[in-house]
Amino acid sequence: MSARMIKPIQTVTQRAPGLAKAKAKRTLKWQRDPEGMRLRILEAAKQEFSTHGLAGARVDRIAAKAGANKRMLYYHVGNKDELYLAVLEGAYDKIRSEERGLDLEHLDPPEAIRRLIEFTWSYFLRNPEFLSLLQTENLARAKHLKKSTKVKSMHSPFVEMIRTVVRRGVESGDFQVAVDPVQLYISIAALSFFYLSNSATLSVIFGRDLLAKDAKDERLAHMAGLVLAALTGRSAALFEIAKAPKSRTVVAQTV
Amino acid sequence: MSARMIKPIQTVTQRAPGLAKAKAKRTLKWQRDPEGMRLRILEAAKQEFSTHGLAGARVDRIAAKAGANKRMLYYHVGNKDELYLAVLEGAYDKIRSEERGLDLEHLDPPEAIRRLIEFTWSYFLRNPEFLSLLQTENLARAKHLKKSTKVKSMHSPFVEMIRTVVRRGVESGDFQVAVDPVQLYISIAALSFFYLSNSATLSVIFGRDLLAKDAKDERLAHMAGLVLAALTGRSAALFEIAKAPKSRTVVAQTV
DNA sequence: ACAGTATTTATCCAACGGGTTAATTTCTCC
DNA sequence: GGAGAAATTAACCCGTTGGATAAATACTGT
Repeated sequence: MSARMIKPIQTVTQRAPGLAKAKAKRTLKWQRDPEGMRLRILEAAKQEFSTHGLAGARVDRIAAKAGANKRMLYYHVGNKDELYLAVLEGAYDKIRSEERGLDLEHLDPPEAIRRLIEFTWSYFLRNPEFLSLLQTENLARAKHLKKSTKVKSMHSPFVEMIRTVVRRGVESGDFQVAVDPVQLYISIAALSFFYLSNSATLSVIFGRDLLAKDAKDERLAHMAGLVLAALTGRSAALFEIAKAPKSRTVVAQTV
Repeated sequence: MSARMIKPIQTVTQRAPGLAKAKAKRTLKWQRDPEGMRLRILEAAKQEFSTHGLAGARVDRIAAKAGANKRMLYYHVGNKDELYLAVLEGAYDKIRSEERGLDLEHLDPPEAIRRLIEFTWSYFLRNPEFLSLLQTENLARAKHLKKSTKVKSMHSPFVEMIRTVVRRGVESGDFQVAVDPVQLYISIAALSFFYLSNSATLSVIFGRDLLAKDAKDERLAHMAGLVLAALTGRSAALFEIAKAPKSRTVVAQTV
């Protein structure tokens, strides 16, 4: 998808009808494209791993989906586990990089938190494979992630970002408590993550489609209300907004 | 474990040394025990599925762990998927049954909510396989659960229980908002579930052991503070309680 | 234009894994 | 005490699967 499909020179069989096998010689059977190949493999692997889990993923299927020969996976990335780790690292890289662009520093603390919640929610919605990959990795007790050197480093800046927001909120009087940024982030992620990653079973259990448009809007409002109410101490006002039926537009409103 | 191990009459080879194969005839090779067998199979399957996921689980391993012949799984329960569903149903049955004993009706609304939070947290801590099973089922988009007739029914009473608590809380003035019970329950479950089910990756990422005793205490305090603060609107006071843990750096601090 | 290397394809295979078939053993009831 | 049913064991089947080996083809620099 991202990598332009160079290889498929399906024209191999496209031997002009009539001339038996004369000198149609200069029809390439395939083209080289290492980078593109690698990207296609990783993309295919991401899909496969996220839809089937680690053990359920099939190497052959990944190859097929990538339009590659199975051997290519081992040539360009490594065996199944290494492939999985590569995919996982890519996934973390992507979300953290987007988060970096949030620019929470320049926002009013409550607005910053709200923005973080909305971003997290929408990111998870837009990238369901990310959720699956994490679930799978946790099922494996993070055995792959532990081997990764890259991933460990890229999180402290993010935590500091949140810590600053909380500190500012407390100083300005917007927030009533100096909550631990890690706890706060985990909670924010949890509210979205669990709802989405477990939507299948929850929908069955509670007998309502949690992924319906209205349900999703409702959920976002609920989460924002919950967290902001806790931080600011103004439950009523904040939850009120959640109740607003259609006018989804109103996101925040100072009392 | 639960089923008394009847079968292992390993004495089969215990033929008294000396008498070739005379009439040591009356040494049983095995004993019948259908119910026990079934229980052992389900218990073994629960462990296997929760530690390896659906695709990663090995039927032979389950049989071995249950001290049974592989054939027994098919005889007493069914194929791999049916086995998985049986395990899942048992898991749901167990937690909902414990929840029924919570007796939230007779508690002060805030206390009831706190109790629900504490129960959920401790149940997840005590039954980590439950988390894995749910994760696995969600990875499979609840395809097994959808076939289950039993499970669907046993959840409405629980929702009603929460609904009542919320209503009482609003009427008494303890709670400032009449939050949707399903949303509330999902949030409460989410805060514990995500933290625990993703503790492996989160621990790596944030560089702290989230399962250490102190970390767990801190988490429980944080969750209770968050939810109750949001409902009652008294952030400061509630988060205060979180401060209790002696050593740990001050988690919450009134301004 | 060609030699050397990088990239890709074509096959193969041994172990595995879910499920089955058929024989054995235990138990129950008459 | 034995016949028929229930429970259990033993052995096998066969498609799948991760990975490997070897040959072919495309490029690159000289």
